[in-house]
Amino acid sequence: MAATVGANLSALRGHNAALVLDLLRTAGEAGISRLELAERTGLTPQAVSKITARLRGEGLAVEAGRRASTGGKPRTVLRLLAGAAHAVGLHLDRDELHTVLADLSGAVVAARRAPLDLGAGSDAVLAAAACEVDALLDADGGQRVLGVGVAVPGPLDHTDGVLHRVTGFPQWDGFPLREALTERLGLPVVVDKDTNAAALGLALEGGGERSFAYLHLGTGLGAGLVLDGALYRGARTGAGEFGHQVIQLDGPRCSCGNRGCIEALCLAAVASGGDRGLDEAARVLGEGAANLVSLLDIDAVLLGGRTVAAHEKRFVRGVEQVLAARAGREGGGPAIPVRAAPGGETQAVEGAAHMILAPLFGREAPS
Amino acid sequence: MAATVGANLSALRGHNAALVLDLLRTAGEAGISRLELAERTGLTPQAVSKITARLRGEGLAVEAGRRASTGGKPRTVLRLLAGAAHAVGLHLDRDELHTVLADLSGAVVAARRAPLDLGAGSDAVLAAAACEVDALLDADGGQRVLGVGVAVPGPLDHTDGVLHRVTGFPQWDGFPLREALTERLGLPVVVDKDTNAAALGLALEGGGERSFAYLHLGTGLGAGLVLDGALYRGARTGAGEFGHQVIQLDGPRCSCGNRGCIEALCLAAVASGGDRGLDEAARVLGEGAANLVSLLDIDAVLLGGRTVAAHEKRFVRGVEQVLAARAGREGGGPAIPVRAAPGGETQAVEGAAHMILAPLFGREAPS
DNA sequence: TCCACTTAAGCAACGGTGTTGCCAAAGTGC
DNA sequence: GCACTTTGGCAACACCGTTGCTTAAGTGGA
Repeated sequence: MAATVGANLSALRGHNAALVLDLLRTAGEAGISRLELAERTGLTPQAVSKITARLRGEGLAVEAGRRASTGGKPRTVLRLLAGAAHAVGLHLDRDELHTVLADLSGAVVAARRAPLDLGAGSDAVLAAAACEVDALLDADGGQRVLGVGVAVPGPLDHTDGVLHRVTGFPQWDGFPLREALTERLGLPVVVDKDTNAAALGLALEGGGERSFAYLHLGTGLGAGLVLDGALYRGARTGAGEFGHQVIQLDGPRCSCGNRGCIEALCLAAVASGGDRGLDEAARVLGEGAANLVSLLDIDAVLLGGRTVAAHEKRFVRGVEQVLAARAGREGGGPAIPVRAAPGGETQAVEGAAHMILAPLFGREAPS
Repeated sequence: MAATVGANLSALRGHNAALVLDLLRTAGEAGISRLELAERTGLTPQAVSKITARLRGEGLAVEAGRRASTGGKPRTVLRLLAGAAHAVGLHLDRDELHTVLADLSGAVVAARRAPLDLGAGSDAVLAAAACEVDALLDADGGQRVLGVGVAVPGPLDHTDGVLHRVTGFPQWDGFPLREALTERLGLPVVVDKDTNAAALGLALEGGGERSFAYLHLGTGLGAGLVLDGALYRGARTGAGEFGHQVIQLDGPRCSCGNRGCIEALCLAAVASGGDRGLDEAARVLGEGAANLVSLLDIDAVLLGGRTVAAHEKRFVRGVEQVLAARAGREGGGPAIPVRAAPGGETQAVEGAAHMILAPLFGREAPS
């Protein structure tokens, strides 16, 4: 429930149902018993029984076996019926278009991939996207589809789904992507930055950290922030502009006009070639990550993107070293973990599907 | 209601009551009618009537006059009964000890101030603090006091109220300040960093921005972050470590061991003297603020602390210039406002009192 | 094999929430 | 003075989680 909004009984029910559904999702194949749900939620066992009965009635949950007895009646295991509904994830990248169909658990049921020219104009891109989505849904017929989550590179407004200046593609400025796709597909559409989508996906699947930063180093450098378990978008969906953090006052000029941007320094180091260049890029990235860690006091740093993927261990180790050194100096306990984000290139598409699924589990306000 | 916790009817009632109470508080002397409350909360007018009746029964709200009629029965204005309860704010600074008694609206009813040597040992400091609090409460006898909020300089753990390495006063490391003060004062105690307390106070009193950063430049440089209307503390109460953000790779060494910390650069520029030094300090601060703004997409930057207070306009203008230049280059619309935080030196004490009041208004999880 | 015991989960009654339908109160304006 | 508008309370209601109790389904010792 949003902070400034009154809650009535149906909001109460929805909140608790979403909470239980999220625990079912997290439990996955292993399932979870009613009493565990009660302990985790703080609700009474009887309330959990009623809630799960409703969910079973709606076809969202099923009983699936029992646990071993601990001296009495064994606990009945409940599981999410992952196939009850699906969501489409769509990633419009600069040169490629990925689509996935994910079930309620977030598992990918079907995936497609096609070349794309993001500069080819909105009609062509929309047509290609609609074509791919239709093909995806036709192949797996008759599913209940909740909506389409769309991940795009540039800055945009998540609330109304209007693109701002997508780097290198000025023709998209001000384009109402959400509206156009909603009309074309006949399904609810949610739009967000690719780094935000990826971060959301990692938050829902991931290692369980409540707060982390996902740093994406590819053709550019961006970030997605998950704070206190929720994707942090900022006042105008602009949060996560990590690449143009100035990390060297009066440093070399970046394409954005600033001097000493971390993106410019990092990419220049990579371009300089060799292991020396990569190590320097990792060090620069590490200093930026360390700034972020100390400012936001997060639990983990996840690295992704093509450039990182090509030299995974090197980047992880390089960033780790900087974090360890600074944690030691600043005295704030042990350094937090650095990992390569799992999933590689598919992280953004899967996260896009999660943008549709997340509200069901109370992980995000629907919009 | 916390995100991972089930909600029952009493939680529902508490949530709605807090919401209404917060709107009453925000309305201040002007008051607010039942129908306005209904519109703002999304609750039905009848629900608001019941809730306000409860609040009036508890002595927290009163009817106070009527609005002009718009053709029918005029609206009855409700007001928060600010004197129904009070909270104590306590600021332990390096060389001074401030205390205030604030009413429910956050208004300061009484204030005291005494010299302090934070290095004099825990017994002496605790005794001084207890003495001041007692004097404060005696002077204004028989109030209902909800608790004591304490603001201290160093890093600490807000949840258990244990201090970590307070800069320059190693004898406080690991001291359980919350526990000790609770026992000594016989009142609920909450402890937090002074910058966090100040930021919380600004969030509750302030200009209405949902997200902002409070940057405090005094003997050191720190920050308090308010994101989406709530104080952001991070995973281990460490958020807001702004001073040791590295902003110049391989720059001059800072006392913390890092190189190119914004605090070191900023203070060195101030120390170099003259207007040139101040302008350079403001520019460095501005670059750090701009990093923060683009990373977190906040609505405003507020400046405070002794050094800023001494040259207020100069710092505001300097930071403003950097933000405007970078906003122009990065193309993210107009630059966000920069202001000197109102209240000056008393911001932290007042904020400390707000740490006790905030939970009543649903602005923060009680701890 | 039986029976005492333990643990899980459902049934029924309950208290309390916000909601709905209706009506009284308190103004305005012709 | 009367029709109309708007506000706010009263009473009945639907529905939420809670409580007290019962039934289901196991374990383990005699």
